[in-house]
Order: sequence, then structure tokens, then C-alpha cells
Amino acid sequence: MRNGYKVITLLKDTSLIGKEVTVQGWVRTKRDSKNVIFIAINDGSVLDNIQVVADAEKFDADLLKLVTTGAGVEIRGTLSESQGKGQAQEILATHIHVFGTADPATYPLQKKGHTLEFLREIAHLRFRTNTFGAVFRIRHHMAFAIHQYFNGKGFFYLHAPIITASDAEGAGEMFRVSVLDPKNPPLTETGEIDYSQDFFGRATNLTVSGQLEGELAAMALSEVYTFGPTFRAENSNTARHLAEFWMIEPEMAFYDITDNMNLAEDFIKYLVRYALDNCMTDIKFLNDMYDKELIERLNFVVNNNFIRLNYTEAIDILVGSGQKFDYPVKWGTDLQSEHERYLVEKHFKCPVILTNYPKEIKAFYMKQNDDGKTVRAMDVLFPQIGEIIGGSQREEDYDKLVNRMKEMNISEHEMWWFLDTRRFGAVPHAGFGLGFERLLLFVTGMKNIRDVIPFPRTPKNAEF
RNA sequence: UCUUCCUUAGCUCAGUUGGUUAGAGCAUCUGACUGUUAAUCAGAGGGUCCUAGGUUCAAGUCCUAGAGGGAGAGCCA
Repeated sequence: MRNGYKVITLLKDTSLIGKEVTVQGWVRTKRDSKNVIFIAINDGSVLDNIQVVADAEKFDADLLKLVTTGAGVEIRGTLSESQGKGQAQEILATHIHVFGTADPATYPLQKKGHTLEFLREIAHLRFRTNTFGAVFRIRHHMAFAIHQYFNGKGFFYLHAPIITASDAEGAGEMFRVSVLDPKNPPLTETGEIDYSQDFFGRATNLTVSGQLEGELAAMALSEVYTFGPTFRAENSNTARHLAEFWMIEPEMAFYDITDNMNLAEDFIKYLVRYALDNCMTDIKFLNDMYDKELIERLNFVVNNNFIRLNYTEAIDILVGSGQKFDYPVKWGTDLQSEHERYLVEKHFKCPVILTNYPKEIKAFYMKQNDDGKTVRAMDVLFPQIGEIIGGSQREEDYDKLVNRMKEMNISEHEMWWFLDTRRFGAVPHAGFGLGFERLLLFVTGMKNIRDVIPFPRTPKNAEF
């Protein structure tokens, strides 16, 4: 255990007033004067700093010179009620120790505000700003709340593999995992790369989804969820896509599409409520600095039912809207961003769960409806960020599933293990995937997904 | 990948129709002053105008290509 109190404790615990305390952290600002020096210390435990007051006479001027923005320090002194305005408690310093200096001439962070774009280029240092401190504290609390939610409902946390040989999921381009010499790979007789000589004896990739493995586990543990990194090698350059992101994928036996929708809505509301209950200092900061309607929007989601409607009904609304769209609205085609935004932001002004999409635009494993045209897919659409959840009831009928795989040219041979769940004790089941960073976009009010993950991986960017 | 915008001091930006020695605020440094709090006041230092070509008597400014970044789109979570 470390020596000293965290800043959050020093600011909150009034019983410490009058006591000798030690605090360790980093200097945010220093305000000089002839007689007295004010040093704001932050240790990341909370948004706020603790103010240290140092009598200029008591300390060596050369030591005080090292106390600059960014320096790592330990300070001992008496916790006291503040004589000034702006904070309730402060430390009257008796000892100052500088662990590590931060040369003001070269330290990139200044007292004044920086753009998020600039901070992205110094992602190794941006944790030290109020904004990213807030974002990553919220990120932690949301991850914790996810486990708490599922644990409380009797779900089991499943660790799906990161490396997979399955390329039949159709969820996107994949990153190859290989130990072959890229300059001189072994070749087959026909001149192809011979992956039988690779580490796993076959071509392998990073996972694009833990869903299929989740289904396997759900067929015994009933209710499971995965929460891990996911990799897509798509050349996507948008404010809501990452090449490496975290996804939560619950998979539940004996759930139909309605149960699935109920869970998704309850889950999101729980998480947003958890954020409001546990991260209000940080949320309020983000609300004031970046997005004046953030808190209002979070409260709205918690207090209102999501609108549920069929894809077909959505098409009717869009066609009847009189709205001009760049892409035409037609039954059978996927909804474009502009269509989803119209429904969520203009028409309903509320999160929307769309279901029963045409089978042609959805994955092979989705439960086929009796109409022969649609499947029991569901997308949860949120204001500003679009699709936050994608899921479905799964097709548990062996013959229907195999027929669909044939139509879509998916190898039954490779997917033998997946099909076995339909061969032995198949039951209705459903699940969905929640993009963790997209949830964080919503909860933090940040506008770019690269600002809610510590070290974003995007096309042409794997720095840090 | 497509469309579009941007790249000038450590940071955020201004820079007119192409015209002498490229500016401001903040930051930094020096000094003054004050229980300060994005402290204040005075002074100083600080530039490969993204890179490579081109047009021109003359390019930060115009043209071409490239690199990096933003926004929107597609793919999706």
C-alpha cells in the first residue's frame, strides 16, 4: 500500500482536518508570489485538485523552481480549512519532495486548453488532462458496471478466444495471425501460402466477434456474456469506428427476440443510471466543457422507453416523411445513416429498436421469420452515434440454418462445431453485441471514438 | 476507400488582390506585485509558413503530387 492519502480522500474527509497528511501526485499548476506559493496537485483519483500552500520562506528557492506543471511530487503538511475561496480544504506544506521534474520548455501540456486532436497526438500524456481523466475514470466504472449487471442476473463471464480460425462470420475484414516469414513463406504446389506449416497448422485471424463461441457456452450455461477486444481490418475512417475495440456480447438460451430487446434496453439503462449515480463529478465536467445537453440526454434515456418498431414500419415512416434523402428509401435495402438519424433524432427523438430486417441484408445465423423474407434481427439506434447494439434471435433449426448457409456460400464443413449445437439439444436463443466505446461516446458526450479508448488503433495509426 | 476542408511560433489562430524585415493571444524565461486559483502587470526569447516540384521579377498566399489531420459517407459495434 502506498504512503499517503489520495486526493479524493483529502477533499472529502473532513475528519482529517488539522492532521498531518502526505499526498503524492502531479503538479497541475503553480501560482507564485513573493510570500506564498499555491500548487495544485492531482493524482487522478478525482477530477479536482488539492491545493497545496507553501510559505516561500520555508523552502529552498531551487527546490520550488523544480515544482512546475507536470512534475511528480510528494508533499507533507497539515490539512486545513482553506483561507481562500474555490476550495474547502488545502494542505499547508511542511515538506516538498520532487520525484521527477517536467521541463516547462519541453513539457507539451500547458495550463491552457488543448484541442482533442492535439491531445490525440500525445496520447501517452493526455491522461494528465481533466478531460481524459474524466473519460477514463468513466470507462473504468462502465466496465465494472457491466460485470456487476450480468453477475447480478446470473450470467457467466466467458472468455472467448482472441485468435480464431473461423472466417465465416461475415462481420468484416480480419487481421491475419501468422508466424511465417513474410519475406519467404512456405508455398504449396500451386503457389499459395502454405498455412499448414504455420503455428496453428491453418490460417488464423484475430477475432471479429465472440458470438459464435458465446452461443456454444450458452447451450450449457444458459446465460453468458463476453467482454473483450475485437478486431476489424476494415479501412474505416470515421468518428465511430476503431480497428481494435471492446465489445460486450451476451448470449442467452431460451430468449426470444422480445426477451433480447428487453435485456438490451434494461442493460443500457442500468449502465447509464450507474454512470449518473457514480460518475457525476466527471459527467458534469464533460457536460459543462463539451456538451451542455449531456446530462439531460442521459436522464432521458433512463426515464423513457425505447421505441420499438419493425424495419417495414420504419421504411413506411421514412417514405411518408416527405424528407429528402441522399439515398433512396426502399424496402430490401439497408437503412443509411441519414435514415437512422431521421428516425432517432427527428421523428421519435428517442432511442429506437428496429427489428425484423430483410434476410438479405443480415447474417446467416439470424432466426428466420415465417414470412420467408425477414429475420429476427435487432438494432438499437441512439442519437448522434447510430447503431450502439446489433443482435438477433438465432436460428436454432438445423435445416433452415444449413439452407441459409448454402445460399450465402458459407462452409458447413468448417462450421461443424457451430452446427453441432443445432444437432444436439438445440433450443431457442438470442444475443447481441454492444460496442463498449460507442456506449462511452454516449455516456461521456465525446464526439470521436478515438477519445474514449486509451490508445486508439485506426488505419495508419498504431502509435503508443 | 470516396467527398470535402485543413496544415503558419510550444499551443490556438490571424495573415487582404502574390509585393520590403511573417503577427496576436496563451505558454516559456526575466522582473514586479498579490491568499492565489485559466492570477495580474511589464519586458524578452521563440518560425524549415507540412514535404517535393512548378508558375512568376517576386509565393505563407497560385498550380501539381505526396504526407498528416478534421468532418461527412460506405463497412459495422
